[in-house]
Amino acid sequence: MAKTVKQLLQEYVVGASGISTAEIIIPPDLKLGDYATNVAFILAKQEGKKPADVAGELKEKLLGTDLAKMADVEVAPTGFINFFLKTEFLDEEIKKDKKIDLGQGKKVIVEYSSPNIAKPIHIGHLRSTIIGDALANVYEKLGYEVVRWNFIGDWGTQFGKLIAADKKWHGNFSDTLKDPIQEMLRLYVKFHEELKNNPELEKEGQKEFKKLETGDEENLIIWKSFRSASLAAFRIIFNKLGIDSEKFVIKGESDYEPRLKPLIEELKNKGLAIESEGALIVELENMPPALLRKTDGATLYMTRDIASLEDRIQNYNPAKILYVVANQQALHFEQLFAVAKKLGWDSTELSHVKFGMVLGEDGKKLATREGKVVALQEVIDRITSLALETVKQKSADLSEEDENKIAHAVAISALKYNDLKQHPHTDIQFDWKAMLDLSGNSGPYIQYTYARLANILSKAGNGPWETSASASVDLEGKLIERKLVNYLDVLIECTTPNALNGLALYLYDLSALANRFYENVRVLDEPDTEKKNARLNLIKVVADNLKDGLGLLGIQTLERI
RNA sequence: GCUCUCGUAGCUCAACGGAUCGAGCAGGGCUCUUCUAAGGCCUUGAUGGGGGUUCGAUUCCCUCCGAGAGCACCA
Repeated sequence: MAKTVKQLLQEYVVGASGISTAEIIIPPDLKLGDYATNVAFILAKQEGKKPADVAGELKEKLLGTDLAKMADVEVAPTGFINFFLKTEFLDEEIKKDKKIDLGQGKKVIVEYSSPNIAKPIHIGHLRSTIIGDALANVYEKLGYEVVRWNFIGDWGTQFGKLIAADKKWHGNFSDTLKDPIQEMLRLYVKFHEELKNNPELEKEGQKEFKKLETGDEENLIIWKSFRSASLAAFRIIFNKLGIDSEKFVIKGESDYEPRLKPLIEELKNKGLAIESEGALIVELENMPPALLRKTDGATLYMTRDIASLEDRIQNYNPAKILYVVANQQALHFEQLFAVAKKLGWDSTELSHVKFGMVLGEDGKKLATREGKVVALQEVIDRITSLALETVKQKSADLSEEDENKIAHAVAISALKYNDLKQHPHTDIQFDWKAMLDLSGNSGPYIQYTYARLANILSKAGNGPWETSASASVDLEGKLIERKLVNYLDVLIECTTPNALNGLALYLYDLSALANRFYENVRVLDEPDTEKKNARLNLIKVVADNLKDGLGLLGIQTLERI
């Protein structure tokens, strides 16, 4: 495989400096160069000289190599050595197929979304779904074989509560099935309200779950109906979010029920599981123990997650498993990973991709407001109708069908980008006004840029357009070229902290450059065919790049907006 | 009380230990006979306090102040 510019530069710098840890970095300002190295600082320290002097000597050495063919080298007074890639080299680099094989077909399981049937699906699941899906896309792009794992919470005491509530207040579970998500939500809320006055309800819930666990026929039927109705409802939501639910490997916690007893036996035999205060636990260093079985004999989420991990490792043998789950569960995963280590399951790298809560405009938790839960469906509907108003206002001459199509794409784009542009580990403020502000650093801004570029391209007949090798683009174009070269690095960097804000920012920067480009440089009216074609080709690359990047974030591009 | 995540502009967010701490929104001022003004240009404005390590600290270490999350029978 062809080496990237960065890798080549690194080899030259390592060769000239003798420092194997030499790094190539991207300067903060394009004016400083396309790439830079700070290796002079390391050398200066070793030799007791000034960084700028060492950098000067290093530059001479570097110019004695083939590096001079691909870049101009300059030393900054600060001691950085900057590389300005030559235009033809930039051209070559941006035309390279960006699909690289970093993953080499290694398997990665990305667990995300993971709604819970017995608990309301709320806005927190949205973050997991958006982040997880985009992360899975990026890994796939980088050559990994990705398994999209949706671990449905369909078992546990919560379900007993739901059944108890249904029996108590609906009497006939088919009422619930008419609008499963809404009705289950209502039951959940009502159950917890009533619980305050009537603590006996807790026991009823436990009793119903126990019955379910031991195979009570009535409860089993209710459970099965709720489960399949919920899954169908989830599919509709995924569809609205532009997520292909066919790609999911859907597993429920219930699937592991038969596996729990033998697993517990195994843990006991290995001396890992011990009795404590009537419960069965695994003791861990520097953290509270992991609970496998309650005093009443029922298993827990931890037990089922261990069983699921065993399944994933045995049947998929993945190089990595990413759990895209909220911050609140950090301890759970630390415990899970510690248990896995004790079991000797160390062939797979486990990581918890944490994300913060969704807060309301007041900076307070949005998930529950006055005991009521913000349903995901409502969020999607509200943002779509707000987007429709904007579309009608901004683009008057559209058919109703196009208006709806664009409004939907813009709404989902605003929603997803608003989340992904931010580093996942912090809480996210859910500000309707800011999200629907379609200007500035937003998904719709990037979609707008794409649509403008696509419009120019379609008027020019969609190319390709012939240019000679000497045809150079303008200064504005040069800035864009330098940006484009970084795409691959940006994608790779998304996988080290498992965060996508770098990609989002890249797409925004590229869009801003593109907007300035067609603001300052006319394309279609350019009389010089050479120049015109060079500009068209550049625009084509940018448009393709935006489409590709937005696609990874799960955002649709539109030819007209 | 212990553990974890944080504290950057009026607000929401960026910044592998690197260059003059970047954006968007809000505020002020320009810009549509010209490929979509959901655009472009100019402008005001910030690292919670105190130590330390380093050639260099928003980033690493210590401490104080402040916010959030978690801490065995929920998931």
